Parts: sequence; C-alpha cells; structure tokens
Amino acid sequence: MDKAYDHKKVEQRIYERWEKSGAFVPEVNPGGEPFSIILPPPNANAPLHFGHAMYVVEDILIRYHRMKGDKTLWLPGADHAGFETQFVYEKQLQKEGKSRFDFKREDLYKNIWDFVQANRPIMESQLRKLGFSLDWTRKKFTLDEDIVKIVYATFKKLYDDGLVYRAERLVNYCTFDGTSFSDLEVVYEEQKNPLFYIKYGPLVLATTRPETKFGDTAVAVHPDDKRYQKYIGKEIEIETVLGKAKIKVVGDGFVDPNFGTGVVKITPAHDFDDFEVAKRHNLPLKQVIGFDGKMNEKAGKFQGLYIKQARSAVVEEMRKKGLLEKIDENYIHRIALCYKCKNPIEPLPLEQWFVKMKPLAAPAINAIKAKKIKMYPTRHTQTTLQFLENIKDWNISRQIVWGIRIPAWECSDCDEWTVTAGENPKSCSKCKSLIINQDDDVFDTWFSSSQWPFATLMTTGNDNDFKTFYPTSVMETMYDILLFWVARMIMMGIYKTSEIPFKDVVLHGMVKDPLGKKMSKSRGNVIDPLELVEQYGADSVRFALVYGTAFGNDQALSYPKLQATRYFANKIWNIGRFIIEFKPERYSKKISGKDREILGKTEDLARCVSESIEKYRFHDAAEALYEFIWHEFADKYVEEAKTRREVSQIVLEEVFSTLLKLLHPFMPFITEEIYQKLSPGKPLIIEKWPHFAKATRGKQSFARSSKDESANEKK
RNA sequence: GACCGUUUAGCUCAGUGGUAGAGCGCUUCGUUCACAUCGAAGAAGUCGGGGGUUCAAAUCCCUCAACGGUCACCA
Repeated sequence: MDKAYDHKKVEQRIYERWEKSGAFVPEVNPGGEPFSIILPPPNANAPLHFGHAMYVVEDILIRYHRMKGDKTLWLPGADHAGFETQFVYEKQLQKEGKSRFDFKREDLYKNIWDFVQANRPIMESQLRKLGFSLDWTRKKFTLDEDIVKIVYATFKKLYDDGLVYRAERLVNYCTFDGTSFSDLEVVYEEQKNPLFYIKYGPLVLATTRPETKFGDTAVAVHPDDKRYQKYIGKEIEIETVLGKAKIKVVGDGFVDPNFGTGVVKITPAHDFDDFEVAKRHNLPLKQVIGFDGKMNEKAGKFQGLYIKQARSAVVEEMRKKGLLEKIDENYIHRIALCYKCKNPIEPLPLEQWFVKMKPLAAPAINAIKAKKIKMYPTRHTQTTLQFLENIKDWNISRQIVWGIRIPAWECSDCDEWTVTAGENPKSCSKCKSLIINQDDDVFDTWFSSSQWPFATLMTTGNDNDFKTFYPTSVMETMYDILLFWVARMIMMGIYKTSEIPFKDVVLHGMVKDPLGKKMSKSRGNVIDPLELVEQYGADSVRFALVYGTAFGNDQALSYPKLQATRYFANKIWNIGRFIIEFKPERYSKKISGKDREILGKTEDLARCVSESIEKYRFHDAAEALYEFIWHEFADKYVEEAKTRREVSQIVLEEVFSTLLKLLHPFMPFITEEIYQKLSPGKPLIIEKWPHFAKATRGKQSFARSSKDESANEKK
C-alpha cells in the first residue's frame, strides 16, 4: 500500500466495478424490504453545482439501507427545466447575434434538444464522480415519451374533473422574457420610486404608475370617507394629457383612506387589486400596455414608447399641463420582478390554463397533518401548510417552446377547446369543425416535475417498480424548492395515485461560499464541486459536507474543513496499512479485557451511527465516526496495541472491518479500497451492516460518553 | 405586516435541563519503527442583552437587539 492515500488511483476504478457488478440495482437484495428515493433530477443543460453535491445524504441513506439488506432503489433522472434551459440557450444565441424569433418553433426546439443532449452526459458523469450509487439502468428524462404521455394524461384527467380551466386573467408577465409565470416565480424587491400626486378633475390621487392612466376605468375611494362621499356613483370630468374625459367614481373597502389622498385610480388591466375591484363593480378592462412592453394605440401619442419612457413622457406632459400636484421622491415600496432577468413583472390580461388548487391542496394538508408525510427538519412543515392553506390557482401556461406542448386545440369556428391525453384530435369536440389549432404554449416545467415520483416509477420498463417502490421512502432536496416542487408533488401525487408520493421529506441546507455568501454566477463566487472532488477526493468532499453542520442548516464551504477530512481519509488509510502490512510477531489468539472493551464500544458506535442516519442526523453520525475512528480506535487501541505483549489480530481486523462498514455510506471509495485489501472477496458496498444489540446506553451522545469513560480510566 | 432561522473559544461550527465541545489556528513537548496528512499536553468562551420557570438553563418560557431568509395585493 502507498504511504499516503491517493484518491485519483482509486475512485474511478471502484465506481466502474460497482456499477458493472450490478450493486446499484435493487435486485441485489431481492428479498429485502423496499427502500426508494427518486433523485431530484438536475437540469440536463448544466453542470452540477454545490447543491447537487449535498445529495450525498441520499447516497448515505441508500448505501445504509442497501447494506441492511433492503431492496434499495435510487432512481436518477434529468430535468428539461423548461424556461431555465431556454433562457440559457437564448443567452447563447444572443452571443451569436441571434434571437429565438429567428427560428421556427420546430427548429428552435430541435436546437435546444441537441444542446441539452450534448450537456446531459456531463451532469451524469459528475454524479458518478461523487460516488452516488444510482441505478443507471432506470434513469429517466422529463421529456421521455412515456413520461410526457403520463403528463398529458394527468392534464386530461384534471380537465375532465373540472380542475383545469382556461380563463383570461391578469398574469405575471415578463415582457423581456416573453412569457408568463406562476406567483412563485415572482420575486419582490424594495425600491425607492417617485409617488406622483395627479389631479383628476376635482380629485387628487397618488400613483407610482402614471403611464397606466390611459387604462383607468374608474376612480375609487373608501365608501365611508366623508371627504369624497358626494362623488361615489357619479362621473367626474377630468383633464388628462390626452384631453378631457369622464370617469366613474366607485366606493370600495379596499381603499385605505390614510394612504396618499385616499383616492385610487382603477386600472383593471394592469394591476391585480384593480382587477378585483373591477370585477366587483363591473368595470371594463382597458389594456394599454402590450406584451412587448410598449404602450399600445390606446395610449395615443405615447404609443410605441416602452413603459419607463412613457412614464417620464407622461409626467413631463402632466407637468406642462399643470396636472401634477406634487411628487413624493422618497416613497419606498416593493415591486414585482422576474426571478430570472430581474426586470419588472407586468400584470397583463392573458388567456391561460389554470389549475384549481384548493381541491388538490386539501388532501395534501390532511396527509401532512395526519403525519403520513413528515418533514425533517420539522420547521418546514409549518411553511408548507401555510402555503397550502392559502394557495391560489396555478397558471401552468408558458409562452416558450422548450417543454411539453399543451395538448389542447382551439376551434376556429366555435372557439371551444378540445383537450386530449396527447393524441391529435381530428375535429373540434363540440362543433366537429375540422379547423382546430393547437395551443402554442407549453406546460410550466414544475407541472411535469410535480408528477415525477409516480411518472418515473411507472415507466422504468419494470412493471413491478411502481407497486414495489411507491410511495417512495424519502424525498430529499434543498429547502428552496419546498413550495415549487415538494408541495406540488404531494398534491399531484395524491390526486393521480390516491397515495402520498413519499413518506419522509428531508431537506438539506444551502452550501454557500467560504465567506458565507450565496453562490451565484452574477456574484462570480461559484465554486465547482467537481474541482474540489479532483483536489480533495470525493470521500473528503462528501464527509466535509455532512460533518460539522447540523443537517438542514446552511453552511459555508470551508477549505480548512476539506483539508481536515482529507487528513481523516489519510488517517484511515494508514490505520489500514498498519493492520494489513505491519503485523508484528506477537499476535495471539487470546482476547483480553482491552479487546472486549473495544468490541463493546464498536457496537455502541454501530448503534449510534444507525440511529443517527435513521433520524436524518447525519452530522451526529459523522462526528461519532470521526471521533471514534481517530481518537478512540487509532489513538488509544491501536497505539496501545503496539506496546502490548500479545495482540489479537482477529480483534484488530474485526473492529477495523466493522468501522469500514459503518463509514462506507459516508466515504464509499476509500472504505471499499481498504476493505478489498483487508479481506478480498465480497464488495463492501453489499456487505451486511454491522449488528448491534438494541439496548441503549442512556441519552448522552456517543462521542461524549466514550470520552468520559476514557477520562475515568485514567483515574 | 406575519412567520422561520441564526447569534457558543481568534475563525468555521456541534451541543434541546445535570460540572462548556470539535475542526482549523495558537503555545509547549515528543516522535527514524502505520500516518510530520503523526502523537501528548496546554492557553482560550459573562454560551447576543434583560427577565422568568427549575434543586439545576447554552438547552424551557417571556422580552429586546443584530444578521439572514420566506411569505403577504396596499395605489
């Protein structure tokens, strides 16, 4: 054996051997209890980031259960990541001086498809380099034909059940990206913007958006506001930048008499509140901003100006006409931004497909409250319930091409929609007209993702997989997509299969840069996990991510910690070297008190590690392993063994072999490599998990209790 | 505005009622015999502030503060 551990000589060779031997497929334990995790599918278009490296905790669970003899499945996949991927692709087009509008729909789709197919293998090889024991024979892609078929069928079922409807509503529209978004994809930012006080005939009102005034169809005041009661229900004459006009005054409780002047302009086509007010008072919708982000013909001479230009132009005109009473320059409010390009989101009226969420949320709420689905750390339960209890209908239409095209056709004769489970309809389902056109839009990528657990297991090619592995045991991902993904999987899973999609939701924290800042491309502080794997070895990176931070908390990437875990790997290597290569002459077959003691403590460690893994307290397990292997086994037992007259090689090897097994889920490569040298034959990955008696030793953590005992010994 | 998280040794962080811990850093010593990627010893903390419960609080309760985050339609 080399004097120091060299991961570069080991990792790839070991991984290939595991994969070829079939160790990753559940059939390796045919008689065991099912244990399954569906890997959150990484975006197919991009290399992995540090969040993905945190999937190491899934590998720990999988390897632990595999060694325990469970029929264990970890199913990998890739996500087409609709808008995200198209966005990346469009950036690339931009560099070439092109835009998506230079291509026909089919060509653009084909190009992105090729782009994704070229990138996907990178991501998959990276998962291998991290040592993840995924069953590659069952890998799925969100655009696989059989997956798409299931997504279509779900949409059809929702439609038939009256849970999907098409309606013209205000949607969150990004005029820069040219698509609408769901509420979750809107981010809010505090900004200081001028608040303009505008004269409306006899009234004055405050607004941040004077350019939308062409879309006003009323003015609202609070019904009890004495100042304005005489106007309610009447029309007032106002002078505008486009000349004289008449406008209705309505009384509505939503108006806060204490804000501004207590008068609000009602612009139903461009404001969510106003849209609701308009519904209550039967006010018309007047759209003055187009989907291109420019003022339309209803804005008169301001037509063609972008929103921001129009705002200053209108303000300037109002100033000239004396319509501007004052400007509050220090007004701070929150404005809606596109989560991706950070430009303002425009509320615009658009016909879209919506999913009625309340009926879907109710059973999900019940499942969580009844503890059929549990969350770790538990604090996330409240967040999820709060979201589900206040849920609104979900806009699932996206105006992009990269995704699953919505299987709905509009009749050009009767305007009725025909929805199918994917097949092309011959004619309109209502009037039988032959002239029908498919919706151009595609599904929100989360709509298909929400079906991932059952969609994958139904399409592995193995008919028993769904029956065997659904509901899955654990859904593990980062907490930032709890609402986007996990909550929706619960709802769609229960809707489609009448069963929960998974039992335990386990959520890891964010890996931040060494200064504790979130990694992001714009900040330029992104660290490639694979570079660290190259430098420190996969085992060290894995262990560093689990060790030293309570599971579920955010952590800053720490180079000292990576170095420490690499030293740890080297320490283990050298313990192995000592036991395997430096056999002194004085070994005996007698088992001494010291031997019995270390055997007992090792059993305690096995219990501690097992219990910690099952409670998703991976950091406890890692710390116990680190402490025991280094400071108990190596520093005390092995050191002392050098000076003893007689040493039991059997105990030495037995304990060490147990330690390798316990450590294997965390550091699979080095443990496998040493294990093969210690006892060539059966791969460690499918060895039996160490046995331990059920009895507990009290509440103290293992690491501490072992320390206390050694302190006592000295006395 | 509501909710959540964090606040413990110089740094990064464990620790949910019973005499304050780890890694890194620092000090001293040792070690040619598995490992200098080693070993032994040590210095270092009013556990954010204040109040309360308890025989006992870093840990439970109340309150305040700072930082981070999530959700919420206020023009």
